[in-house]
Amino acid sequence: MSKDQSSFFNDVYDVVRLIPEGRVTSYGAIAKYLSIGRAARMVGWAMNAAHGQDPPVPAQRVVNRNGLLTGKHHFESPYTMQELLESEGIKIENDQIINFKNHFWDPNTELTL
DNA sequence: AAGGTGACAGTTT
DNA sequence: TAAACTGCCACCT
Repeated sequence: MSKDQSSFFNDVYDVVRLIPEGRVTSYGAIAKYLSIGRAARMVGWAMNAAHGQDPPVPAQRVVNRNGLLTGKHHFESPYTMQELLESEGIKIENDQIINFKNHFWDPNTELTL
């Protein structure tokens, strides 16, 4: 990944960076916001390249629809994601966000419409 | 150029 | 009820 100016990746990063601190969202919500419909997989794929991005992308705030930290393994350390979220006031147990729905932040609802 | 991949989601068996 | 399958779309080899 050298010169990925792909609007898609950049767009995903932009949305993720808009996630307020202490909030989390799902891949599907981002996908829908990007008009890619159910291609939530692509969001995850985009996050795969989110490492080393500047400004940094709070990928820890992006989890699957179950509130499960599926991508924790992609961080520097499997515990990094959880620690970051806990640092923002989000409680996590067994890699799952507690009261996920309460912390859920939907770009379609919070940003647009 | 074609096929395979991927940090998901929704539907059906 | 839980488990399995398919659909999704862009990126990579």
